[in-house]
Amino acid sequence: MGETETDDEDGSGGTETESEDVLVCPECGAEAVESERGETVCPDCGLVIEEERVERGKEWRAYSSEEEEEKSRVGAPTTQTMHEKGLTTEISRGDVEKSERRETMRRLRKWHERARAEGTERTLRFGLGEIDRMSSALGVPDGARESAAVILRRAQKDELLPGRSVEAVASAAVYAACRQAGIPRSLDEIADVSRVEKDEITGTYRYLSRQLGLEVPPADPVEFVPRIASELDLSPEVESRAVEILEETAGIGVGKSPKAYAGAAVYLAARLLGEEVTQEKVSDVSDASVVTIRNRYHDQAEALGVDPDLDT
DNA sequence: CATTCGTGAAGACGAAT
DNA sequence: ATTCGATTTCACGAATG
Repeated sequence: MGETETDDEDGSGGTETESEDVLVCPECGAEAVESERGETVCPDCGLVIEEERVERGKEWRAYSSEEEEEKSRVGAPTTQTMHEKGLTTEISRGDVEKSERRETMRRLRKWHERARAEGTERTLRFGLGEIDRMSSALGVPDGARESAAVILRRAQKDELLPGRSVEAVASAAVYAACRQAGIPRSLDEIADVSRVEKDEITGTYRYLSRQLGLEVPPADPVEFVPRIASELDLSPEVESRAVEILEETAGIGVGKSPKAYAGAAVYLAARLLGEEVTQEKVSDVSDASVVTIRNRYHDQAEALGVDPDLDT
């Protein structure tokens, strides 16, 4: 509901109707110009007349039918993909009359603005652009893209950028966002579209994930089961049996490759239920080698106390 | 004959100094 | 930034059905 059209039309001593385009500075009367970022500033005194309008762009969409993972989904209400949400600092006019001082004043203001704009905003803008570019190249959904933008913003706010290339941070942010969203897009593909080496991305990613304390839960093997099972044309019984296996052997899976673990469970479940599937096919669809599938599947069989060859 | 199994060397990853 | 421990992967040959 709320059409937030609360216009500031309250003409306090308002002269007459002001045109949409031309605004005059209430202090010095000069006509204001528009800066690069869409603000309207007085060219003489540097007063910001109209700040950048707040755009609440895309709404924040609920992610998926996920469990109570909502707590890690802390997004900002306004879209984070845009730079400069409207918080600016400007040097206001003191009372200076002499044109000499005024000129110094202007220069100072310019320097200040430039320093701020170029120091942080420009890199941020560039990083956001990189995030967008890589995201579309990889087909990353919007939710994860926004998460990446949030991560980049936080990194910049915490002054984590100095000494590090923005591209690396942007790449790491995309990677982290993908992992948080449970998207299989992994390091190699990101390194492909990024301009930095994979080593730097991983290093930056580690650094970020520690400094920012961003939680990347180790992928739950159960997540992979439906995809694997359906891609192998296995029955739903196998699928649910695989999930059972994963739950019962939850202890020994830590530290191992989750995908391989899921694949092994599917394979074991299929074998227990008498459905024919080769290890190689399982390894194909679960992105794990045959031998790893084999190892995990043996682990699970042993942990369950069943012998791999007993058919029901 | 196909599938599965076991092993050792090589690379990759994460943690710690 | 490098070193270390664990894990995964690859490549081979053997065993099993």
